[in-house]
Amino acid sequence: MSELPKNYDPNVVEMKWYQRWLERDAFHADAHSPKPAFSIVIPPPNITGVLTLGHVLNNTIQDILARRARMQGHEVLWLPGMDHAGVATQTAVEKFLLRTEKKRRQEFGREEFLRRVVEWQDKHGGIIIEQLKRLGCSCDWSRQRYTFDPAYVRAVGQVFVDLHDKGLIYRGRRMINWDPSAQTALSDEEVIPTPTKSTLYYVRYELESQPGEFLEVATTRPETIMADVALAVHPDDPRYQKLVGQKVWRPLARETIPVIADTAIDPKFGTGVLKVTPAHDQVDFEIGQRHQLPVIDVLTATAKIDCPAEAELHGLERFAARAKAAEILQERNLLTKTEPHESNVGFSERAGVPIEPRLSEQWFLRYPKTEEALRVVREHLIRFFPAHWEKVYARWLENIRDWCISRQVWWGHRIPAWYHDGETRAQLDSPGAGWTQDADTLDTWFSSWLWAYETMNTETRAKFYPTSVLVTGPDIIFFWVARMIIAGLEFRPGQDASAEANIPFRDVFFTGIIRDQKGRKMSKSLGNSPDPLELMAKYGADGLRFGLMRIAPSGQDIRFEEKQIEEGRNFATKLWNAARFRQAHGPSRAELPAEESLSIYAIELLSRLNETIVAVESAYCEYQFNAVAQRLYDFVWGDYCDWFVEAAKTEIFGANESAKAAALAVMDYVLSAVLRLLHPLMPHLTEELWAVFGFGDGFLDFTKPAIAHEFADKERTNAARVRAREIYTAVDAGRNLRAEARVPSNQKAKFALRSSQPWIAAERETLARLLHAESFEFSAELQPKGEASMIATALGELFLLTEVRDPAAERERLEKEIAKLEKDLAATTAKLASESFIGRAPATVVAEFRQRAQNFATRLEQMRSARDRLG
RNA sequence: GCGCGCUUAGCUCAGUGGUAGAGCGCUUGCUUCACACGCAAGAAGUCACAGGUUCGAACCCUGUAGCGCGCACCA
Repeated sequence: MSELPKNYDPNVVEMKWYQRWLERDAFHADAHSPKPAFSIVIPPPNITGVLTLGHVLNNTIQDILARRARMQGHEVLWLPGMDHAGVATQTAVEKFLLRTEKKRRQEFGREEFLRRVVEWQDKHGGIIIEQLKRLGCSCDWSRQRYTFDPAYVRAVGQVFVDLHDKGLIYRGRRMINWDPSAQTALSDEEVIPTPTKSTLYYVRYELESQPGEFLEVATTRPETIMADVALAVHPDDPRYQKLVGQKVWRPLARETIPVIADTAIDPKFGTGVLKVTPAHDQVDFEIGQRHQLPVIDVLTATAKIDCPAEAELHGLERFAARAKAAEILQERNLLTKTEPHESNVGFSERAGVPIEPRLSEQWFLRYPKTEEALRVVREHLIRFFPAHWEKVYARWLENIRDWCISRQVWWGHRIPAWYHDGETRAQLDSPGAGWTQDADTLDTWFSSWLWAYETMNTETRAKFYPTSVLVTGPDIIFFWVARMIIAGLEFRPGQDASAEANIPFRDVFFTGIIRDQKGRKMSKSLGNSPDPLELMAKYGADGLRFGLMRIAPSGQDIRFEEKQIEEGRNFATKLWNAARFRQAHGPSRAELPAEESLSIYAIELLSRLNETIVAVESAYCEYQFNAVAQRLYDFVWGDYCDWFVEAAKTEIFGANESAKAAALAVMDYVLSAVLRLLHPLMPHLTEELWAVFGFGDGFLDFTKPAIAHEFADKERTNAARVRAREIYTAVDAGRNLRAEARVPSNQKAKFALRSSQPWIAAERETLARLLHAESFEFSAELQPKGEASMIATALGELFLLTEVRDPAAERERLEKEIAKLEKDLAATTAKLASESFIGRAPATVVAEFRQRAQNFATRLEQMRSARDRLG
């Protein structure tokens, strides 16, 4: 056994063990193993991604689950991989090329640009995989997948073809969300409604039949007036009823347009008159359809005005055009007023620019299996943690709309649709000469939704699908979770046709979202996201993991403070030092000694360990990782280090060899349990200590978990526990006396205990040690000489004997204590006197209160007599 | 507008019917034979507010307010 250095160096230890795990292929999943299966597919990070705290949280949880499952005897597959992330990657590489070569993607051309993206990907991509290894993730790296693996690409294409053949995928000219920056269509989910300050312009439209009379319209978008094809009012609006059917002059690109009536108009908004611009607004488009109105498009793909009829606006960028349009209207005396206005504007999730509703030819998916998808969650074939996400999920599915799946970006899965002479075919390979393939690619999520099973082959699928649990952020519940469920149910990759066999996962754990101290989301642009690698360098991967787990309440967002990671590091050091202390006292054997030779402190410790094991177990079942971490922290730091080890020093430094051996054996037994319990959270440190102590052969991942110890003699155990706790509370009381009497910590004090309980005699030495006492008198008829402060304990009356006493201060202290006891006693007595309580409360509760009253009374009497002795 | 969540010590948060808890911070005392990334003690709370249920409510129910999130609307 090598001696542990005084300072724990996580960096060296963590690298060493990760290397060994890899060398021994410890994370490899065997599809033919007879063990029960446990599987997780990683939420694939973007190929351009670098590790964020969100990833750390997410992947630490997955690693904990994977390692715990291995310990429990499961064959574990944790399948890693990456996502090509269409728009995100294309944008990142475009920026890179613009910076390095000053060229845009259009200047390269499609083929050359894609070659450059691959080049970039091979050089800079996948950094995050190495970072996950640094964190200690136990993924089966031999099975790493990429959404651009050839087989995966083919599978995605095949799914398109199948859904097309089923009539679920169709092509249509419809209103979509257009990102003028990335120049692509987006799905509804990729649009972030953002409250935005704008201006409401009141514009006059002159009536054709009554020159000089106007209809006033409130609009935020005067730059689209040229695309107006009608004005609309509510059919029941008395102000405008007689105008319906008349015509007005459109003030820009002057033409006459009709006034129509439609119930979609809200008479209370603005003037109650809406300008109908079917090409640039979803609602307007629908109104246009209802009234067979034409569509006039005045915006280009880059959101510039395309309207030669208004020369001053033609070619202007949309926001410049808005200001210019207002100016022109002003000049023409058609702008009555403007007022500030706030409304939600849709912003592109990726590019962060306002999206433009746009009429365009795109591919859409009519979602299949929505009913089944609702049912499997409602009936808990798939369980959500926390459960309240079920409602969010259900709401989305119940109001589901067709999914726009085509994207006008180059980096993505090419749509397998072919055109020739007005004919369209959906198939993977070209139907032949003269056929041209659709230029568009598929939404990245159209490939991600197959991730749960297309990452597996026939063998792994037979063993590991459906996966056991998915760990992800709630922000992608629609993007990914819901769609994966639909894909599983539709494509049935399972072993039979049942829903149980085809759902992609059984549990879904939604993590919280990590925020900064001000409650803001971590983001690159805000620069408020700490670098996890720096945190690991400072505090170790285990410290980071543990610190984060301890503050990550399930279902709640997480307010991040570096201090909390520091605590994780401190805890690692604490465990390290506890191990060092044990190591200093000879070789270990983690075998529990005979029950009869256990001290009361050992029995209390082992009982607390049992409770901890049970609590940790049930916390895991509910995915309460913060509770797991907190329970283990409290047990190791409080129960083990603060109380047991300090108490056991009596035996460890004592002359009784068998008592010493028993105490050390208990330490070994508990340390061995603690290492196993902590292993999923802090894999490196525990592996190191496990090896150093020689507690077992092989890696902790494959070691049986700690289980609760069954005491043979329950009565003796309970009695011992009561005694140990009475000692501990008496020590607390005695330390309080010391502090009250201002005895410095480094000074030993004289204590005395008046008690008629003879068993205490055997614990005198430990009591003295814990109280840092130079002497500890004990007898039933003890009468302290001189002045002494006293406190009533369950053991008896505990005295602190000192030379210098301040009787006034002591008296004050006693009075305070007496007052509190009187209050407590009065409250308890009153409660016991209340008939409703005695009649209605359970007998055990009543008994508890009786006992409590008794204790208060006894102590009160003791305190009063102490006060009286003071004079 | 609809839905979900949150409101507990200065800060960050646990606590789901029986006398309010932790870590950090603060105050005090300590380099005591594992650990100053530590040890010991202490101060500090109308558990957002108002009703209700109950012998008993931080906890269950109803409502209110504030904050956050999602969906819908958004001329």
